[in-house]
Amino acid sequence: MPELPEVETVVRDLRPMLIGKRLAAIRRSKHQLRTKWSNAWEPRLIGSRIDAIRRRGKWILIDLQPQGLFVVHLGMTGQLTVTPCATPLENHVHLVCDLDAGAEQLRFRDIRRFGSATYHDDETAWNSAHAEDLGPEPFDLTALAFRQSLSRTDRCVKAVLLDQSVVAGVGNIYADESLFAARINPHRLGSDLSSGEAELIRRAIVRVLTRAIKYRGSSIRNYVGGSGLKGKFQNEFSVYGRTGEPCRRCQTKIERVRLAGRSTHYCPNCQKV
DNA sequence: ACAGGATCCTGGGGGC
DNA sequence: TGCCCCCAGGATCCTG
Repeated sequence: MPELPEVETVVRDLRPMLIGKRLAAIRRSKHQLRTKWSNAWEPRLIGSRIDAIRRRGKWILIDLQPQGLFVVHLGMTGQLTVTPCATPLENHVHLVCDLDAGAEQLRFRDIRRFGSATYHDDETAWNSAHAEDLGPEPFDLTALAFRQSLSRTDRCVKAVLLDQSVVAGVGNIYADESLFAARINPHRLGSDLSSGEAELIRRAIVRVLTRAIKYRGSSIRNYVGGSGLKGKFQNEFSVYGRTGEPCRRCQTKIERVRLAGRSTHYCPNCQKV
């Protein structure tokens, strides 16, 4: 579910509620998340103080004092919120951290359990736990690097945008929305795009993501921000989820195809092959 | 080496 | 109402 704008919204929401708080106690559901929980983490986590909370791609990084990194990925249906302890526990809550000096707790709810929560001694340890390196943030991606990533692959451009090692944080919604904004057909092969077209796409990604963050992300099913509030960008979609509806630019019906294993939405007139 | 498909889960919606 | 099938914002492992 959550792509860069949603994760960024969660992080911004949580920051004022979490910074300086101490993790007092941790409780877990009987289910494992995508990554197996280690009991050895608990003495590290309990008693530590939250120093900072930041986003890297779709990952949420919580820096701890005196040391350590608590890393959360929301997967498809993850919700990371600060909630009053008095609020009854929702179903599918897999992790609860009591926060001292307050009547609130950090809750991780994840219906499909594709998300993960892990502890690492430092950022280096977290980095090395990943097989593939995360690519640059979209806002730091240079025209040259992006052009090269496209030119040396035979995958379609939609697949390239979903590749987290090319650019971190873009998912299915914002890949489709960015390609529409750039007026590039998602079937086009990376190696077939000109540098001018690559630059149109890169700028469209930055523009679309920036706008989506302003709207607090997109809530289609399960996504909520760090305080439980939904996003509003789903009302602004040009193509995602608009199959059969008229293109906002030319009235042509939006089409849906399957690309790179994901449903892909585009306007066949605005985004010609 | 690389591209594509299957897989991990639960729940909602449509068709019958 | 119920059942069955398909679909869903992601990452990773396996195969050809």
